[in-house]
Amino acid sequence: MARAAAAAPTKSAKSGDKAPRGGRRADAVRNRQHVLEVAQAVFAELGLTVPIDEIAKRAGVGVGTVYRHFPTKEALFGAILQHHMELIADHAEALMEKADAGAALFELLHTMARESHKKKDFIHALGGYPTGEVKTAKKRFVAAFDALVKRAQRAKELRPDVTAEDVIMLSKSVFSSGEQDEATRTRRLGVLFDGLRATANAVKAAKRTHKTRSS
Amino acid sequence: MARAAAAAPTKSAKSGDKAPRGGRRADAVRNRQHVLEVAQAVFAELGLTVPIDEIAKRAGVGVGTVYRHFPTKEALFGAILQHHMELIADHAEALMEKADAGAALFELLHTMARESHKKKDFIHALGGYPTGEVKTAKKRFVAAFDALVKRAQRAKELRPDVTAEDVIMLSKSVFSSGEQDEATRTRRLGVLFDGLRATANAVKAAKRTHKTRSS
DNA sequence: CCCAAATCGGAACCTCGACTCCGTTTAGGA
DNA sequence: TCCTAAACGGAGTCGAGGTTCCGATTTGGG
Repeated sequence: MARAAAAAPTKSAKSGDKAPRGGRRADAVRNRQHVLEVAQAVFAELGLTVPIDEIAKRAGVGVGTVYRHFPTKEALFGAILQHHMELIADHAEALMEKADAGAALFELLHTMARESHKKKDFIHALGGYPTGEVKTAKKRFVAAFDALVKRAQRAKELRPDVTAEDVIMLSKSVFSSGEQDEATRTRRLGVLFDGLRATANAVKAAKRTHKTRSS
Repeated sequence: MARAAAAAPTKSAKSGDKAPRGGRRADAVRNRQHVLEVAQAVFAELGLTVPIDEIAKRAGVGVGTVYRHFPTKEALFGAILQHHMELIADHAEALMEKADAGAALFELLHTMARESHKKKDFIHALGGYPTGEVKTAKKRFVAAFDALVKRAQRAKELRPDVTAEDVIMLSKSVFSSGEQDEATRTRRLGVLFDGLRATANAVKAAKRTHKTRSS
């Protein structure tokens, strides 16, 4: 059977609320959601090599159920990825409102570092993953991120010679690096940010090129 | 599957006619070396998920041969890793001779970035891999690297608040990041180096004694 | 040239994990 | 309450890849 029916007022809402429910049975919807949540946690904890059986067991359902909701393991992982991707994309877009261009970009990176610390799948999402659904979400994120980067450069808060991809790639190291405490993460991001800021170095780098003929 | 004879437990020179000569036959030695080289190339090209069969095929030998020389796939990979580890360790140790402490460290990182660009197993070696043989080599490298870092900090060429591990972790992003052209790699390392230099806050200013006068 | 030990080759074996199939259970409308 | 389609569980299928086994082949000393 489906998971415990946790006293949900299913009945009351039976009338006119069939919004996006293509005739799905209530418990099926609930199960799908639950599997998704458990899978996210499990993937984050053991990496995406965990057997589907493990996820099914932890979710308290049979493998068959998992597969009915998600055709393949990759589809399951993709669904999670997509969700995360959308969250950051939202965040990134929201940050375009923020006045301080530099702070906006760095805040986003900080958040991503903190998040991915627990959800290592973020990394995969950033790396290649052109799979349908995810692709769209990723594209949205990339566009937003790119805008943040360009804006920060325009505001002279970020080196003019780096690309959005450079920023992401360089940050990845801080995102991944196993488990690290807040302090370590902050310290590393600090190093990175200093390198990325136009203030301290890019300008000087330019000057340096002047007074010292390129080796 | 009843065996007839043959299964005689290694009688180690039962007939005192065989002179003790390391025991290895010339062709066996040749094969081992060849497998090692091919394996290195294949791992670098396809990653360590390639089937042993593929390596055997490309080396022109049977899987049995591969397994006689290397008990497990991991052992094979480990042998390669160990070799690489030793090479960088050598390089790192040699760089302690170099006068400019900062340049020495950055040169090592540059080399590593260039190398790992083609040999993605480097990354694995840097990440956890406490497997016997490799462990020793890794330890040697870490010690040498650590010395370089400390020396650079003493010379005020590197931020005093970063650890050797920070440096390695941060560099990893440049090491991995798929295939990238020389320019991209250099650009990213540049950002990183600027962040790593003591500069950023204030301690810096005009302390830069140019290096890069090699050869 | 001869022979036994050392090697070799690669089919067979085994484990593991993704995915399928189908009998059983449950939701929920009449 | 009753009935049927929807959903479920989980044993079973299938393929992939690591490792083993053993007859065939080679090497190298006598």
